[in-house]
Amino acid sequence: MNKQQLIRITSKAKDICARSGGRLTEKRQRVLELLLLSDTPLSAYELSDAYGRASEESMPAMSVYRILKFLEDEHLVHKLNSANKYVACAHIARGHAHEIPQFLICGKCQSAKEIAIPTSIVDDLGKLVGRAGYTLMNSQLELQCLCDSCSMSAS
Amino acid sequence: MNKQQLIRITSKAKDICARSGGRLTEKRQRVLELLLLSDTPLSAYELSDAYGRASEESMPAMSVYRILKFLEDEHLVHKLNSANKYVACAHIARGHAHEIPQFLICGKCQSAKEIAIPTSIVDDLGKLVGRAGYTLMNSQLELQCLCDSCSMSAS
DNA sequence: ATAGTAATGATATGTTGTATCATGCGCTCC
DNA sequence: GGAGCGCATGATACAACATATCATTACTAT
Repeated sequence: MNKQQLIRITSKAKDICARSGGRLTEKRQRVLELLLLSDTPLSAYELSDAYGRASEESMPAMSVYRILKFLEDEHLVHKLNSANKYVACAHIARGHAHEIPQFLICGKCQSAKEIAIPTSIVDDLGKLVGRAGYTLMNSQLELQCLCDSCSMSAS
Repeated sequence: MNKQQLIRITSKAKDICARSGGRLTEKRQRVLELLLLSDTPLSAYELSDAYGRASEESMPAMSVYRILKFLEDEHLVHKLNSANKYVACAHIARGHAHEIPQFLICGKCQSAKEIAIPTSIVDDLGKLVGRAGYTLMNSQLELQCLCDSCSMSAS
């Protein structure tokens, strides 16, 4: 992620917030940037630390949680429940379809990749769930994987 | 779950442990029973409380975690990462195939149902993951749903 | 300028989970 | 049957993740 991209994305993010009546304040923007720039998902406390390191000014964990909640509500950030960590949404720049996000998480380097799952698979899942007496509401899948670069490097 | 079933399942569980060199001690068995008898997944601390209520004798949370780890290693219990709670495996009584468990979790009553996902869907997912540059290691899906009885009762 | 609302700070506390060292309990081997 | 061994549990401390609540600051609109 270069500076150019970062500017483009945060500008887009500002639009998204404005459209819903929210405001991407400077602190919120910085938290989002920290996530955009990170190679791996970060916990709220890691974000608090990173914020302090990046800006000579600290942000209490409480504020980080509040900001994360705001960013999640705006669909700019997702929470990985299996790791209690947060990632920037991968689709802010382009239209930003509000699909349910799906993640591939590398068990070795902890990188997380947000992917789209074809409607067909989701439909199949939905039918299966229906036969079991449930209705699918919302399924963020978090698949434990190994990424190719980790799988090539020494085991 | 009636008493008869409970006895049958715990007896089977004992076999499973024995086969792997472990021992289903009385405390371990009681924790497993608490999960088998519960309508909903329970947290470690809820189990600690329930244990105290059920037996005049308390079990520290630390021990609950240790016991849960043992039971998970024996595939007698699964952890729901999205809720940080634990459920008894639904397949102890019958052959107990060590498949990766999948769960439907009702967002209203919190009930969790363990289901089998057809190989075809898993294969499709695996291919998708492969195309994204990852290898699927292990995927316990936790699908957020609404169960039929909740969906029928007042919204 | 002022009142109202949104955002953040500060502090406390709740919940989930791990580390570590001590104690107890059952087993085997002689 | 007692000595030694390993597994199971107890006890205590603390780390990591998260929320509740009330005070303060900053923005916004009239």
